[in-house]
Amino acid sequence: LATVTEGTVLHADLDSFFASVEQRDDPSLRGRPIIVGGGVVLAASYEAKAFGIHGAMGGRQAMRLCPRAIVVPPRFDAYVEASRRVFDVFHDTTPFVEGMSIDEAFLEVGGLRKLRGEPSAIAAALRRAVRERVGLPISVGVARTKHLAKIASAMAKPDGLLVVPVEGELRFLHRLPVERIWGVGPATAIKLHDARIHTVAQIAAQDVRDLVRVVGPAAAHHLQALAHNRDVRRVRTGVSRRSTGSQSAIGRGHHTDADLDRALQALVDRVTRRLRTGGRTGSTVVLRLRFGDFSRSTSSHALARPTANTQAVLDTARRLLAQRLPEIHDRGCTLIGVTLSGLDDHGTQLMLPFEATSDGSVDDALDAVRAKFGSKAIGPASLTSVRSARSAGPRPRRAPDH
DNA sequence: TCTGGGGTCCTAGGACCC
DNA sequence: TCTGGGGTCCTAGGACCC
Repeated sequence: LATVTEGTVLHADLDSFFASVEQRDDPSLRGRPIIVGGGVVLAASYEAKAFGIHGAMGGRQAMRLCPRAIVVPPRFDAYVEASRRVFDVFHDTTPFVEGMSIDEAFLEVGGLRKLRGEPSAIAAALRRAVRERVGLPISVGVARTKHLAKIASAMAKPDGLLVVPVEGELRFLHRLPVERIWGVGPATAIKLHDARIHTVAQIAAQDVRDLVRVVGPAAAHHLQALAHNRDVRRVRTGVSRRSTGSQSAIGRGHHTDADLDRALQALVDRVTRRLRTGGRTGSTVVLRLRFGDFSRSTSSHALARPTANTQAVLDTARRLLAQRLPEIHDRGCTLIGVTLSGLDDHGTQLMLPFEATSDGSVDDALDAVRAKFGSKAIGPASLTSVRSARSAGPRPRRAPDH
């Protein structure tokens, strides 16, 4: 029996994704410092990063650091298309792919040894395939846990591969500064530093009660588990979204009530359209505001019933906005956003049949679902919930519409 | 040219229920 | 009538991630 020295979790992360797509599509940009974005840096090429430029930095500051940087407006359609092709490569590698964002995913490759070799070999092949088929550099971390794989891919950048061998995990982990931990951002790092905690080893050595006083109970237990290399999170497929929203910056000038209402309408329209496309509904409307001093605030209202209906969401969003109007005019609002949370993913199952047979029986409705999705689309549990939803209270409305 | 747009999870108080 | 414990939902805010 061979000794297992490699974990089976891959974390694959495209390098400077937006900037790499631009350099791929325009050879004159290759080898040069480029910034994708404008007012704010969405992505910087490695040549630009060498000057200290990074994502989310203000455009003005970036140009001070590197006056000869080339600014490229973003082309989101190209990034979505490139991402789709990269995820095709992921899915050709293993069925167990958990997408984390447009440019990043975890892949579970355990059980593929006989078929495709050791995880490190699979990772190397994956990097070659992304380069050959999509033309983009991607870094991959290989480890036994998600946390270590995530850290490894970050340390492998740019365009690299890093394997954390199973027998070297603690040696690798304990040397790292606390900032490397997935979930430690600026605020937590400051709290830890104030408590004279700088390395992962120091978190591991800390009495958990002391750590609770520094960062709070949930973060303390989470950080200490990770510092002791306990990470039971598995690669999961088919995780559904819990909220969906849209926002837009509206500039610093004066905004009339009519301006604000137009912006609100556009946001609600975009969000509810996305919900309907996904066959989902939301149960809470959240209004987001940002003010001139960059402070943020939200107000929310739980709806009587989940919906994806534009008018229902707009009515609620308007009421929330009306309550904030004085503050908006006093403080100067620079961003407005609408989010639907409490997303319900039985939406498709429950609502399609009611649309199909709005006056029919429950059994007619179930037959309509089975005809569309196959005989196993509705099992005994959902049958019960459909029946009780139908018998209790007012009849559910038609499928969400405009 | 001050600072985009899309998400996740946790905390905490109050209302309400058993 | 008083007291206690346990739970969920709603709302607002904060931290973090890409």
